[in-house]
Amino acid sequence: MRYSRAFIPTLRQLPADAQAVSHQLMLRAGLIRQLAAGVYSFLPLGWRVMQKVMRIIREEMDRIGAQEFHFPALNPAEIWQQTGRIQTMGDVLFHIKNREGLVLAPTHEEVVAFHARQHIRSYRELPQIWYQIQPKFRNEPRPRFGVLRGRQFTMKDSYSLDADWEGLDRSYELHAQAYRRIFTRCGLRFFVVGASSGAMGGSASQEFMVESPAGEDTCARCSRCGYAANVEIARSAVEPTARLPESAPLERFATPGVRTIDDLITQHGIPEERCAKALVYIADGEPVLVLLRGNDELNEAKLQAVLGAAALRPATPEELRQYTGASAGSIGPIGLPTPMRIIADERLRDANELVSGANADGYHYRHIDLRRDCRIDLYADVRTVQPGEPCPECGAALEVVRAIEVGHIFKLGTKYSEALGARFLDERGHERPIVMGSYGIGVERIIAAFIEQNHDEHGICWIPAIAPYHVHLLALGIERSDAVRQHSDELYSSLWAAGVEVLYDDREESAGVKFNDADLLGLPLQLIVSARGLEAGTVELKERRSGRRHHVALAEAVDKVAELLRALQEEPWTQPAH
RNA sequence: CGGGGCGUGGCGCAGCCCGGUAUAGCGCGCUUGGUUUGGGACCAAGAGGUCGUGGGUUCAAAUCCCACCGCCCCGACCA
Repeated sequence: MRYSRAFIPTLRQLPADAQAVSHQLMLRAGLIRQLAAGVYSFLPLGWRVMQKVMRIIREEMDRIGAQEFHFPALNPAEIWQQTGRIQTMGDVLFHIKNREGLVLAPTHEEVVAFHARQHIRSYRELPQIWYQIQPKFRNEPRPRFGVLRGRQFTMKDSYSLDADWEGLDRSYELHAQAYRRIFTRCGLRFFVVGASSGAMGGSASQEFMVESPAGEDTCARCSRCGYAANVEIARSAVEPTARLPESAPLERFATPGVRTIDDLITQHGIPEERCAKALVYIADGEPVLVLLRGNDELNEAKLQAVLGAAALRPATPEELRQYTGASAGSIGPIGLPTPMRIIADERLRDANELVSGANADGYHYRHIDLRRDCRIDLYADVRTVQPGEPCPECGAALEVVRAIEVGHIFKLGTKYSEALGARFLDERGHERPIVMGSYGIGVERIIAAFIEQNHDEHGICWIPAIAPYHVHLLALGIERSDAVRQHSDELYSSLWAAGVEVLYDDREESAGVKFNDADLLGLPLQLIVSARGLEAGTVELKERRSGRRHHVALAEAVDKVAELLRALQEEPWTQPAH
């Protein structure tokens, strides 16, 4: 491509609305432009990157025997009603207004189960892996960080259909391997975490994470043994609350003005580990009391999973008063006027000598014995892991990092096949639901995550595998040197002939402008042709990432480019961290 | 959804609080001419704006008021 004819609108200034580095650079390098909140157009350069990433995905999916489909984004609402997700997805699902009964698909489990029901009859037709790369629509309440969280985005989604759980395990493992290869080939340093299945349902799931400050997920990770988990499910080996040998009689006492656990600690000298913090949540319309130790932080995702609730939210101040008779700060498990389920964090199991609210403003109870004084319906791990807590596997200190979720694999089970009637006959002639898995990759997120990890103050640093072009050919002073023009033109042709993708800066621009644009776009190699070099019979090769420069004879330039590209693709940092 | 901020040539901003400068400025970019030429050149002359939209107040609105639209940020854990 000749730069003089290319549509590559680079920006010198930082776009005001871009927060994340990847977002800024994608705008500045002319990869994308915003059309609306969370909706982006890919410009030619950005689309070339998308296509390269999608090609890698296709190759690796095909390698595990997956078959590519193309499912419609427009879906009949009926199949979404059959699985109940028209409710559980709520506002995230786009509904078509002027044609009742159509929605825009945010994912395709329903469609896959629909077609499986149409045609899969026998165990002999299983297993199957179906995939597609296609736009997804999600009415995100808050799109963010450019292409990292959009309302329309491109997803590689695949679905495995198996006759039994052992088959699902195999399909799942095939995907895990394919995903490792995909992200590795895309140059990402990633790690894999155990994750919550959330609204998808199912038994197990893992996320592929790229550490980045722009990430919206938080993960706990052990650097010693490799334990890693999304905080939504992460555990730690914090010490439990010790049960003291004696429980003194329950006693109500006045605590005027106490609003927080810290108030209890500072004003009444209660040790933090003897405080039981009570929260009220509304789970599918029913109030639930949650007890946590001291200043432990509730993890709503864990609580939701434990309750099996479709909807979970904190109670409003009005509901607090209605259900407990008190306001925040004076709530506790003793003497609740409204009967409700009480979930206590595992850390409080069978604890005694606790202090908690008395469900009357300005009063607390002390000497609470959870065995003696109240009925705990369930002990469960519902707290949020904090940095520095001991790893549940090996006891080393956990780190907690922000990360971008680039892929997620789920063992779904039979939720969708049962809802849509996707059944088959097994070897004995019994009808059984197909066992499904579902597996997603956010294509744009791969690109944004890559840029987050591979940039410097001048711009992006691509690797050959996903760079929009391999080589940036800079003809310096092309407008006043016939030699520069002629040799640059020849290099341009011979590089393409050698299978090298070249962006040829043939513009009549100053050297500085060309250098800066080249660094911003970040193609892995820059080939610099100048009158000065040609006098000595050489051209210059610059590796974008390292800044290494090579002066090579004009006649050897094409071979040297090919050699350097091979080396750049194989540098060790393209291997995953774990 | 709650809170905050912003909307002024292509981009980044000033002007608004406290209405009135007869042609709404600045930097970058763009056009033309000249000079320059290996890290975002210089000089000169130009082009380009319904001041988000609608309504209102006023002799007079980019500026004040109301509504709407759009975009960005924080939040939607700590009782």
